[in-house]
Amino acid sequence: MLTNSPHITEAESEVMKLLWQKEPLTAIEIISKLKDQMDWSDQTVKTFLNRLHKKNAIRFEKSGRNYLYYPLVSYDEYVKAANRSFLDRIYNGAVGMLFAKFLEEEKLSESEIDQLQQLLEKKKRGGS
Amino acid sequence: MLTNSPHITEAESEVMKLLWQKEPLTAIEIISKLKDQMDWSDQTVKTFLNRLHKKNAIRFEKSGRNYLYYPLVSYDEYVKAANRSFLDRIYNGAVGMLFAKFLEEEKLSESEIDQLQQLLEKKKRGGS
DNA sequence: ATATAACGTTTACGGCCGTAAACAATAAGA
DNA sequence: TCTTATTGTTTACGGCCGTAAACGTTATAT
Repeated sequence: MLTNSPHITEAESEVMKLLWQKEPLTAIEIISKLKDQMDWSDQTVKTFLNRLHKKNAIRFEKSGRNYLYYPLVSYDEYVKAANRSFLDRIYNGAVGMLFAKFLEEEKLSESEIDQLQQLLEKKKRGGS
Repeated sequence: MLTNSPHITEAESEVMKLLWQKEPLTAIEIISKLKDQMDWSDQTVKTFLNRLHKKNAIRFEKSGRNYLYYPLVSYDEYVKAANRSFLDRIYNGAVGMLFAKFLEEEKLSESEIDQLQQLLEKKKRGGS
């Protein structure tokens, strides 16, 4: 298992999010979608594609005049890496603390709470 | 209530952590403690003190030849800001998702789980 | 064959960050 | 009063990040 996902910056993650939704995408698709959402110039997006490629977060293959882009880093890897780094950075690795703080600060709906309780119950038994 | 805590970088947070433990501290204290833990030169620490001061995260007052440093941003504010920004950045604000992911990835001890369950129960009743 | 469109690559640039040297001010001690 | 230690301020510099222009390459359409 690859344990070292490359660092994906916030701007770059906007590109990745598209690829996680649908894969592969062509450059035009990526560029035009991002131009809507993010108001970035074509060149900006190209830079991100290039950087993501250099750090092995995506790959592309040519098919005719179209290039098809694929993610090499999965959404799960990305979130996992972000989680770990945040947990270490802010909570020194103490998950319990993190939960406590978020519970203290954020509003949770009744049903969200129920869901969490179920997760915890499951965790108590065989939970990995 | 101040809702805009300034952005404190990781290196700067090492200075803040000391001040959150004990307040006030003199520059020598800060510098020497950090020289142990972080292997930073005096000048580096001074830069951080300066930047933190400029962004109103700390203040200092002179007493004789000593300067006493005080935090202006509390640990709670810092964590809160970090939480929000992480939650928005990675989970688009969805706390439920965040919890689910962390539960999925991190090992929790039996007692940690119990604690969380109690917190959730409390939350279900009057918990704001 | 040639122009053009679609795409990748190189270069740039200001801002923030980690790291630190050099400079300035001032209070305490000699 | 003059030196020195203590502390603050200014400047610097390379790296990453967001933003983008300019340049190069190649496949299709004419």
